[in-house]
This record gives sequence, C-alpha cells and structure tokens, in this order.
Amino acid sequence: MNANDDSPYEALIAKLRRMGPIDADDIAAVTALSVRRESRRASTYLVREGDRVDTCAVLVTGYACRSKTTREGRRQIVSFHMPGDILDVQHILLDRADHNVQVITPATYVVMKAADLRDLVHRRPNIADALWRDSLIDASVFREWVLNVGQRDARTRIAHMLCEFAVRNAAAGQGSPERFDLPMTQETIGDATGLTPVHVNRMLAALDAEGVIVRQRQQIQIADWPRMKRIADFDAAYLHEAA
Amino acid sequence: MNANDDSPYEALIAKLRRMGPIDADDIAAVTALSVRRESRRASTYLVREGDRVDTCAVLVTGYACRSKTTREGRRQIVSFHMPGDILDVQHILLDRADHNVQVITPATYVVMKAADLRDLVHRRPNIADALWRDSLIDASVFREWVLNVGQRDARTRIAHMLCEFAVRNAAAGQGSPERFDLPMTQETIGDATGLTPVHVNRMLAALDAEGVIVRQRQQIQIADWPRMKRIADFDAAYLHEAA
DNA sequence: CGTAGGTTTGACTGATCTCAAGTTTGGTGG
DNA sequence: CCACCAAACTTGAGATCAGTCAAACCTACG
Repeated sequence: MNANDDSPYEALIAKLRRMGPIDADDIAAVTALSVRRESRRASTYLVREGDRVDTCAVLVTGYACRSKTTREGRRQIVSFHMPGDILDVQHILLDRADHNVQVITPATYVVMKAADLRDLVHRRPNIADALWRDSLIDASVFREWVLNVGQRDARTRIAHMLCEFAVRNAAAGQGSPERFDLPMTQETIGDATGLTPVHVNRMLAALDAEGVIVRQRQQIQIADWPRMKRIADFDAAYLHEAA
Repeated sequence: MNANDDSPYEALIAKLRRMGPIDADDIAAVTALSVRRESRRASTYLVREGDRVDTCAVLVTGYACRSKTTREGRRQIVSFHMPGDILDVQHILLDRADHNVQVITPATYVVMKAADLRDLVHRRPNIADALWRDSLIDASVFREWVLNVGQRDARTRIAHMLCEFAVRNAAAGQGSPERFDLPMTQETIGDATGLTPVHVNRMLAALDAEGVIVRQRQQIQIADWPRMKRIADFDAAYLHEAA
C-alpha cells in the first residue's frame, strides 16, 4: 500500500484503512469521488488563514505543514504532514480556514470537494468513523504540541519533535524511525518548537555530540532510541497507534 | 436555553444547536439516551491520562480543564471548559485517554456511554455533523494555543487566554465578556500559559496598572476591549463563532 | 482568631534570544 | 567541470525575559 501508487485514491484509502474497518463498498464509494491531482513547488501555500475553503486535500508525495502567525508575523508550525495525511479534514465542516496549509518540499496531492465528502460520510458510517477518528488523532497531536512548547526545555522539545516525525514518517511508509530524511531547515524546526534557528542549531549540535543522533546532510539517524525517547520525554501513545 | 436547566439533556442539546441544524427527531433521539448525572468536588479528576474510557461527559455546571504532564510532573493545561461543553468527545472513537480531564470548581456533569453516542451518530446525520464540528473547533482552539504558548510573550499570552475565556464563557451563557468570574488561581493560569505563577502575577499586575483589566477577588473586568484585543493579539475567528 | 492557600514583592539566576561574523553546502551557468 | 552565489549552518559575545528562591502579606473559612 504505497502512497506513491498510481491511483489518486490509494493514499486516502490507505489512510482510512489505518483508521478503522473499511469494506469493499466503502472503497467503491471512495473511488467514485471525483478528485483533482495537483502539485506545488517547495514552500508554497495550499490554503491561507482566513480563506473560504470548500475542498479537502490528501498529500500523496512530499511533505507539508500547517501554521499560524501572530500579528507581528511570528510563525508557529502546528503540525507536519507526510504522504497519506489528510491536510485539512476540518474543511468538511468548517468553511473558513483558521490556519495556513503549506508544502515544505515539492509535493503532489489530490483535492476533493468538501460537499462530496460530507455526502460520502452520511452514506458510509465506516468512512465517517475513520475520518472523524483521524481528526481526533490530529487534535491529540495538537495537545501534545501545546505540552511540548509550553513545558519542555529546548533540547527536549527538539528531541520530541524529531521522535514524532520519525515515528509518523515511518508509519506513512517513508523510511525507518532509525534513519530518515528530515526535509526542512533548522529555521523550520524553530518555527515548530518556538525557538530561534540559532538555538535549534546549538541543541541539535548537543544531541549530536551526546551521540543520540547523527546528522548527515538532510538525514537524521537516531543512534540510540531508548536514550532518545528518554531525552525527548516521548511516549507514542498520543498518536493512538495510527497517525 | 440555560445550561443549568433541570433536564440533564439541556446542556447537550443547547451545544448541538449551536453547532448546526437539529430537528425534533434529533432531539427525541438525544433525550432517549440513558445518561447519568454526577458531580465532583473542586480540583478532582474525571479522567486520567492512560485510562481506558468508554463514556463521554457533558459539563452542566462549574468549570473544568484538560491537561497533560511531562515525566517530570510539569502540568500543561490544554483547554478550559464551561457549562455545555462536551468534555471528551474524543472518547466516542478513541478508547484510551491521552490527557487528564479535571474540574476546577465544584461541578456537575452528565455521563453517556460512548457506544450509545456512536450508535446515535450513525442514525442521526445532523448530530454526527454537530458533534464532529464541535471536535473540529476543539482542535482549532488547540492550534491557537500552540501559537499562543510558542510565539507570544508572557503579557500577550495571558491577555489572550483571558480574552478566550471571556468570549467562550459568555457564549456559554455565563456573564458577559466585559465582566466575569475567573474561577482559577494564578498557578492555574500559569499552567495554561507555560509561565510560573510569580510571573503570571507580575503580568496581571501590569495589565491592571495599564488600565485594560480590573481585578476584584475572583472577578475580572475588561475595562478596554479594543485595547485588550490588541494587546492580546486576539481574533475570535478561530472559535468559529460557536465554541 | 488561627491557619492554609493564594497573592505580592524583591533580589538574583539562567535559558534562550539577538546581533554579527564566519563557514559550509548545494545548485547554476559559463 | 569548475566557479560562483545564495541559502543554510555554525560559532561567539552580550542582552533580556522569565524563572527561582524566599519572605511577607492577604483573605477566606473553619
């Protein structure tokens, strides 16, 4: 079940399967949806805060994030997304975007009409449950981020972010938790953790010096998972074994 | 539609109405649910992180919050709740609590079986939409909190928390946004904003000295809303005109 | 009227930010 | 294939916001 599969429905179906029982009729209903395939260059926006949105997008290849900004222009990333992730389930029922959706790397995704999805969930309870469950796990991740940014020190915060990325990335079928591409700059890590790029750099260097991670180009290797989890105060329970 | 109404269903029905169109059949289906009324003394837990949970609670009177803690025991409050709020919609589909639910003041609430609610939403699309919408707004609030705690300075952060509390509290039918009870200690405010109680105290004193808020006992009066909103960087859009 | 919890204030500390100057990396055009 | 350039990364030094520790002061309530 590779997210890079040819059918534009594969990514979504794989996601739904991870969220709950889905039968052949459910799949038939999904593949009957009309979808549009799109792609973006790196660092561009799909949705901006305040936009009226009546579509939902599912990421097929590449990486994305969601973010908000303060009036003074400080950006906070609130989540990262991997192939197979639904980028904005909330637009099924909320018509105004309260945050930005942007790709980090070049990316492709499929776009569906929110109204079609609303219709789909009313007909297919399994799909309704799966999508709702996905949005509830989304919310659980936000809660963990509030904790991360609110209570943990810089080193722990960054380590935690790396652990989550590693686990979810692997769950999305992209590499292993032990070694993975980290497709973002240190500034991006800073925007996700509420730290300056300079301090991110120092903390990454510290984790490297301690021997828990190894950095090579855009790759991260977690050399000692048990120690990394301890340093990061990371317990994957909040991902509800799916994300 | 007062949340303190006699019927234990009033609080939930009022909430659902705020979330979308609900007809007489929907209400009949809700009132057919079997519910249990319960109450708690101040500062006690309904749910603890890690618990298996197969119920959902709706707050009827009093105030509650949801929180998580780091391994070192630092507590982060991730949301506050007012009468009428559903305290844990997520347990309809997630069986393991990823955070604590605790009351702040003495409180009463009604408890429903998650399985009954699952059944209800499969039969009543309006209710499914309303509950899902509620949980999506929940998630939007978490995103705003990530931004608040990640990017705003102490004074702004506290001001923002007060604005949200004022607006949601009034929307729940408890007092006005201009003047309301703040049923919590400065330590609680600190746990919600990622600050120490000492610093919360200094920032509240500063806001008071500036003349934007007036503190009397457990009451807060927002003396100058336009200025308060500016100081707080507060824009209620993220509450999706309902919360 | 005593007590515990909450608030306030002061003095000092420290984690993280800011500013600024290199250094490395990766992509591009000649 | 090399030289160049912009972006990203790294390092250092000094500034600052918020934390820590500690004591005093309220105030609600038994």
